[in-house]
Amino acid sequence: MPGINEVAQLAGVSTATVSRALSGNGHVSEATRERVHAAALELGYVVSSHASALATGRMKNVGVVIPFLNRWFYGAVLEGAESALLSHGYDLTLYNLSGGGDERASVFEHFLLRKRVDAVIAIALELTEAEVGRLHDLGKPIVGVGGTMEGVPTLSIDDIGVARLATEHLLALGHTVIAHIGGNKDSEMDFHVPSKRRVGYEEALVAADITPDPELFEAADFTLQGGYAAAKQLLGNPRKRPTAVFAASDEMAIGTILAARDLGLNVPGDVSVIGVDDHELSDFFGLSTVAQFPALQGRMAVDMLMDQLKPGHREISATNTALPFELIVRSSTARQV
Amino acid sequence: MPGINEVAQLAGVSTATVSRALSGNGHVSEATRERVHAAALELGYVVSSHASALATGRMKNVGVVIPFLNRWFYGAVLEGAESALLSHGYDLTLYNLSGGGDERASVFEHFLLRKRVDAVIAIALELTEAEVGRLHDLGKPIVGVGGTMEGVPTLSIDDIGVARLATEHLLALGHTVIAHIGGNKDSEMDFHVPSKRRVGYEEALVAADITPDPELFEAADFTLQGGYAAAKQLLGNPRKRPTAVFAASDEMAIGTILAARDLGLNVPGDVSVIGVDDHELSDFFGLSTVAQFPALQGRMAVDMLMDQLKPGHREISATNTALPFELIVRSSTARQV
DNA sequence: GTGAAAGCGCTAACAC
DNA sequence: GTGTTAGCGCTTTCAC
Repeated sequence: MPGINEVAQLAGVSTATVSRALSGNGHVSEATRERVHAAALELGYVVSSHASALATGRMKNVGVVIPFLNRWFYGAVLEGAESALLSHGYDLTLYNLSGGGDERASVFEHFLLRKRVDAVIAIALELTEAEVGRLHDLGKPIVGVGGTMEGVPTLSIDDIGVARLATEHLLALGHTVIAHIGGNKDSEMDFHVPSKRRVGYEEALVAADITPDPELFEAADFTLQGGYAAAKQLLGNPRKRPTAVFAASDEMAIGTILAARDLGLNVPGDVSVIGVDDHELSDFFGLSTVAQFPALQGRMAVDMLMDQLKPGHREISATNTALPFELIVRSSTARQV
Repeated sequence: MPGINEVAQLAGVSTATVSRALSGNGHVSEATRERVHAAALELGYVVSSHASALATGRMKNVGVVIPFLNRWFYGAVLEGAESALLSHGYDLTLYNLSGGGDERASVFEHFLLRKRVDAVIAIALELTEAEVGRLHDLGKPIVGVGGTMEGVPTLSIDDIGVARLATEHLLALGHTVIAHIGGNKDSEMDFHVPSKRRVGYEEALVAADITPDPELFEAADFTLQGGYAAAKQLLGNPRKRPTAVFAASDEMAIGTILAARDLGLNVPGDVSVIGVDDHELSDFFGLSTVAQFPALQGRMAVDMLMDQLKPGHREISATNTALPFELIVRSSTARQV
C-alpha cells in the first residue's frame, strides 16, 4: 500500500505538494500537477481517508438512519440519497433501526457519535431532543425527512393536504360514501402520518358537508395484506357499502382492489379506489394515487445537507420545506353513477 | 468535543489507560476502569474513529456493494447484513450500483479503495479479476453472495437445484406441460441466475422423459408486470396451454397468478404456479415457492467476513458455500387431473 | 510555486 | 496495572 511519501519521492516533490496536487487545494504548477498524478496512478495510490479525516476533521461520509430497508418506499428514498451522496463524493453509512429500542440507543451512542460521519439524515424517524442535542454538540448537521423536528431543517410532505387531495378527487367524482383505510397503532410511526391522513380525509368530507362516519374507517398496517383484510370488512358490509375507498398507502389500496375483485365488485364500476405513494406496482394495477417521489426526497435531503456542509453556511435555518406531491388519475377511480 | 486527554485528566490517569479502559484491550484495574468510564460519561466523550483507525489500521466498517435497493430481495439481504454487522460493532457503508458503468468504476477507484472499509461484501455482483486483485492488494477480505468468484469465498444458492426442485414438484403432481418464465437478456445478471434456473427446469423435465419445448418458455424481467405479460402469452395460447408454470421469481409467479385470473383460469384448478424466493407477498397469494432466505444470506456473509477479519484466520479458503433453500407448498399448485 | 515541520487524536510497544 | 512515547498518514500554516 503506497503512501503519500512514495508518491512524493517518485514525483520528485514534497508530500505537501502531492497533497495539494491531488486534493486541488492550494496552487501547484500544471507541470508538477501532472507529474504527481502520473506518479499516483503508477503506484496505485489512494489517500487514506482516516489520515486525511484526522488532519482535516472532515470525513466525507454521512450517516443515514432509516426504519425499514425492505419496503419499497424507504428503499427508494435510500436509493435517491445514495446516488446523490456519491455524486458529491460522500459515502453513506447505513443505520437501519427496524429492530428494538436498544438498537437505536446503541446506534446513537456507539456509532453516530464516533465522528465517523460528518452529518446525519434521519428518514421517517423523529429524533429526540437529546439525540439532536448530542449530534449538534458534536457539530454535526442533521436533515430530517418525513416530518418536522425542533431545531432541525426538515423535508416533509403535507400529509393532511395529500389526504385531502385524494378525498377531493373522489368527492369530485360524485362519491359521497367514502371509506378510509388508515393506520393502526403500530403503524403510527414517528410523525403520525396515519393520523394526519385521516384528518385530511375528514377535512375534505366536512368541507363537502359530509359527516365522517367512524364505521367507514378501518385500520391496517400499511401492507397489501392489511389493506386486503380491511377492505373486505368495508366492502363486505351489506348495510353500508362505500362506493369509494381512500387508502393511506398504495399497498393497502392494491389490497383493496384485490379484495373488491374477490367480492365480485368491479373497480371502478362498483367501487373507486385511490391510494398514496405511486408505488412501483400502482401503474400495473391502474391505481389512481397521490404520488410522492421518494427518490427525489432522498436527493433533496442530500442537497440540503450539502448546503449546510459548505464552509459559509453555518447558520442553520431549522425550517421545514414542503415536499411535492401530485394526483395521478388512472383507472381505479370513476364517476359515481 | 472532549478528547482523550480531558478524560485522562479528569480520571487522573494517562491517556494510555483511558484507551485501555475504554477499548477493553490490556489490563486495567476495576477501580480505574470505573473512574475512566465515569469521566468519559461525564464529558460525553466518544473516541474519534479516524484517530483510532489511523493508529490501528482497523476501521470497523465494511463496504456493501449491491445492485438494487428497492427490490424486496436485495433489501432483505441488506437488512440481514446490516443488523449482523451492527451486532459485531461494525458500520456498513453502502454502495448501490444500480446506475451505469462509470458509477461502478468510481465506486471502486474513489471509494472502496480509500481504506475506509476493512472488507467488502459483494451482493449479486461479480467483481472483475482486476477489482478483486485491487482489493486484495490492499489487504481487504471480500465475501461474495449470489454466485461464485475466482479467489473469493462466496455464498451462493444452487440455482440449478432450486429450479429442478420446483419443476420436480410440478412433475410429481402429474403435470407434463410445464411452462417456464425465466429471464431476458437484461435480467441476465452477473451470475447468470436466469440461465441456471432454466437449465434446472430442463434437467428436471429431461429426467422425467419430457422434451423441453421452447414454445413453453417466455422471458421476462423478474418483475410482477413482466411475469404477468409473459404468462398472458403462455396461458393465452389456445393450442398449447400449459397446466403448470414455473416462474424464476415469486414476483413473476404472482404476475402469472394475476394473468390466469384475468384469463378466467383457476389457480390451481386449471393451472398450477410455482415461483422462487418466498417473497413477502407469496403467502398472501397462496403461492407455492422454493424459499431462499435473503436476510439469512446477509447474516451468513457477515459471519464469514468476521472469520476472515479475526487475527488468526489469515488464509482465505476461497470456496463456495451452498445456501439453503426449501420447497414451500401453498395453494397455487395442485395435482393435474 | 514549493518545502519543512507541526500537529490531528488515538494506540501499542516498551518501560517501570 | 499504569505511564511514556513514538508513530499511524495525511493537511496545512509558515517560510522561502
